[in-house]
Amino acid sequence: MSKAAGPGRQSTTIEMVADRAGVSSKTVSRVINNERSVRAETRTRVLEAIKQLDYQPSLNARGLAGDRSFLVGLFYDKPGDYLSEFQTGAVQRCREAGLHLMVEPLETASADIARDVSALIRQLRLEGVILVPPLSDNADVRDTLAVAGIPAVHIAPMHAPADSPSVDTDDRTAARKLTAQLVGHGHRRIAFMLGRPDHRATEQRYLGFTDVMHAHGLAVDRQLVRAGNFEFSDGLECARSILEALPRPTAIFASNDDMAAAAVCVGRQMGLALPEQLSIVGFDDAPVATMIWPQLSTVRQPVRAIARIAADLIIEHRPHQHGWPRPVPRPRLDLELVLRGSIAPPPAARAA
Amino acid sequence: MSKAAGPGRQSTTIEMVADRAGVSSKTVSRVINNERSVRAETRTRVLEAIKQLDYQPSLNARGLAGDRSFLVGLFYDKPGDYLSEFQTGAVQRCREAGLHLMVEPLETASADIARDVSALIRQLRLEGVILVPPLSDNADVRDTLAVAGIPAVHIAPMHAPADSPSVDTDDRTAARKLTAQLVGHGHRRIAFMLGRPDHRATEQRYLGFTDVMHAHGLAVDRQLVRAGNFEFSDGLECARSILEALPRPTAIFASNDDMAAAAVCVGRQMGLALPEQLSIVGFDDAPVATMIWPQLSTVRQPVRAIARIAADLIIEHRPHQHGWPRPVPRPRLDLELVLRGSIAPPPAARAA
DNA sequence: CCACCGATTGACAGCGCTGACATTTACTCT
DNA sequence: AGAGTAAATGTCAGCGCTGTCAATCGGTGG
Repeated sequence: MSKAAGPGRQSTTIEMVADRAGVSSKTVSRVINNERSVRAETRTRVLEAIKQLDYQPSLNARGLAGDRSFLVGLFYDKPGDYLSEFQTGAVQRCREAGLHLMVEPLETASADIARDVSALIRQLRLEGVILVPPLSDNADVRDTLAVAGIPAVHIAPMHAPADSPSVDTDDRTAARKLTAQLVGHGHRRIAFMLGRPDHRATEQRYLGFTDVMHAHGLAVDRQLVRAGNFEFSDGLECARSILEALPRPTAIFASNDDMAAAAVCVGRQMGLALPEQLSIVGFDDAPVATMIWPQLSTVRQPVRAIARIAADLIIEHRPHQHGWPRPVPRPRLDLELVLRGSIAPPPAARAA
Repeated sequence: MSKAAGPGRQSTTIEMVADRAGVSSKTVSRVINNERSVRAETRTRVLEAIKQLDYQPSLNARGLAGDRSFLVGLFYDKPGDYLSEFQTGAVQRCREAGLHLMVEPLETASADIARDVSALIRQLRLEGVILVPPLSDNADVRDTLAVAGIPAVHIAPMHAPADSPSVDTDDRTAARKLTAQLVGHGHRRIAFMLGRPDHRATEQRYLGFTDVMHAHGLAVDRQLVRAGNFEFSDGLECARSILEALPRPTAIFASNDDMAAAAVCVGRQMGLALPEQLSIVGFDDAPVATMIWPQLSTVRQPVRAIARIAADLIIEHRPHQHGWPRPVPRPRLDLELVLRGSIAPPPAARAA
C-alpha cells in the first residue's frame, strides 16, 4: 500500500515504540490504555520510549481493533448563543478522557431525522451523545439512540426519559430569588413573559415566579402574563401589550434576556425612565444582558459546567457498559443571581 | 474478539453486502467510493443490497485501510457569536462530501499550542483544518499544520500565508458603502471606533471609512478615531471619549455591532436622542444589532457561506494531494448592507 | 528443592476495509 | 476466427492496533 500521500504519512507505530522499549507491542498497548498489571518499571520505560519517539496512537486503528470510536456526539438544532460555550466545556472534559467531540446539527423539522441520526451513529460508532434542547425532547432522536444502544445524556428535557440521564438546572429556585428581588424592592404588580412552551425552563421559571407572588399574597394578573418564544421579536409584542395594561405594571419578569431586552426597547419607546419607572429582569445572562442600558439583572447559566457534567456522564458510563446505574443520574445545578442595574423601587415606593 | 459490547455490535459488513449482491467485497468498496469502472448494472445491484441491508461502512475501517480519516478540523479560540453558525455551514458542506467536522477549541495564549495541534492532527489524522480568527494568524498553529502537511484554510487572516488558501470578505467596500450612507445623510463630522488590531477586518473597515471621507473632502479627526477591541466594554470607553469631543460628532462608525451597542448606551446616558442627535452604525449584523433601539444599520456577514466555501476548499483539495493549485485560491465575498433605524440626518441638516 | 499461583508479558489472529496487482470479460480490428 | 486492448472484477495482504489465550516470571509454602 502506498504511503506516499494522505494524512498518515510515515508516523511512528506501536511496533517502533515496542522495539525501543524492549517489550512487545501488546505491552505498549497496555500502557496506552492504562491497564493495570504492567510493572511500574516497564511502564516507565514504555512511557519514555513514547515520549522520545513522540508517538501518537492512531485512533482509527485503536477504534477498529477495539471496537470503539473515541467519539462523543453533540447534537443540536437552532443553537442559542450558548452553544459555543457549551461545546467548549464538553470538549474540555472529553479531552481529559482521550475522547473527541463531534458536533452535528440536526433538523428537528426534517422527516428524515431518525435516518440521519442512525447513519451518524453507525458510521461513526459514537460512544455517546449529548442532546441539547429542543433535541433533548425529540422522540425520533431519542428512540433511534435507544434502539442503537447509544448512551445519551439529555440537557434540560421537558420529560426526562426513564432510562437515560439528564442534566438540569434549578430554574425554579432561581426564578424565586429573582422574583423576591422585585418584590423586595416594593413591586406589587409584576408582569411575566413566558418562553417557548416546549422548553422545560419556561414552566419552571414561571412556577418560581408564582411561588413567590403567592407567598407574598400578590395577585398574578393573567392579563400580565404573555407567551413569547424566547425571541426578541416576540418580546417586543408581549411588552407592548403588557405595558398597555392599566394600571401599568411596575416590573416585568422576562423568561430570558432576549425578551427582556425587547421590554427595555419598548419601555424606552414609550418614554418610560428605566429602571425608575419600570424594572425589568431577564434570565440566562446572555451577551445582550450587558450590552444594553440599563444592564439586566438576570440569572447566570453555568453552561460550561453543565456541558462538562454531561460529558462526564458519558465518560463514566463506558466502564459499566450494561446500562446506567440505578437510579439514573439526574444532576441538577444551582443557578446564580446576577444583579445589575435594571431593578429599582417602583415610583410609588419612591414617593413614600 | 468479543462482540458483546461496544458501539459496534453486529453491524452489517461489506462482505454481507457483497454476498447479497453476488460480487466481491472489493466491488462493493468501489461502489461506496464512487469509483468508475463499475458496470452500471453491477452498481445498481450493489446499491440495492446496501439499501436492503441498511449497510453503513465503518469509517474506522475505511480510514485505517485507506489512510484517511474523513475528518476535518475546525480550530477556534474565543469564538464570537458567529461560531455556531459557521460550524453549521461547514458541517453541511462536509456532509455532502461524506466528511465530518471536529471542533477543537485552542488556547492562543497557551505555550503548548503547537503540541496540542500536533497531537490532534496525528491522533485524528485530520484531512484538513479550518482556522478562524484569531487562530488564522497564529504562527505556531500555522507552522505545525504546514510541517504535518495538513491542508489548512485560513478565514480572514491579517497576513495570508503564501502557500495556503484563505477566505475573505470585502470589508473595505462594505465600509465604504456604509460610510457613504452616513455622508449621504449629511454627516460631516464622523467618529470611528477601531476593532482589535490583530484582526484584518479592523484595518479594512477603517480604510473603507477613510476612502469615502477623503473622497468627499471630509476631515478624519484623529481625536475621533478610538481604538477598541471589538468588545462592548471597550466601546463604552471609546464612545465616552468620542462624545466629549467638541464639537460633538454627529455620527459614529463602530467597527462592530457590540461596540456600536455601547455607543448607543453612552449616547443615551448622555441624554442624546437617537438617532436624531447621533447616528450610529456597526458591522457584522450580530444578534445585538436588532435587540436594541434604534436597531443598528450594519453590514451582514455571510457566515454560513464563508464556512461552506472554506469546507469546500478542503474537500476539493483532496483529489490533488500535491499541494494547492496555483495561484492559491483566495475567494473574497461581498458583504451586504443592512439599513435599519440608527441613521438619521444630523441636527444641522434637519434644521436646514 | 519443587509444585503452585497470581502477576506480567508475549504470540497471534483479526477488526472491516482498500491498494496493488492478477484475472476475466467484452469488444474492436484484421 | 484470433489477436489485442481496455474495461470490469476479483484475490490477497495488510493498515495499526487490541482481544484471547498461552507462556513466563517471581515468590510461596511444604
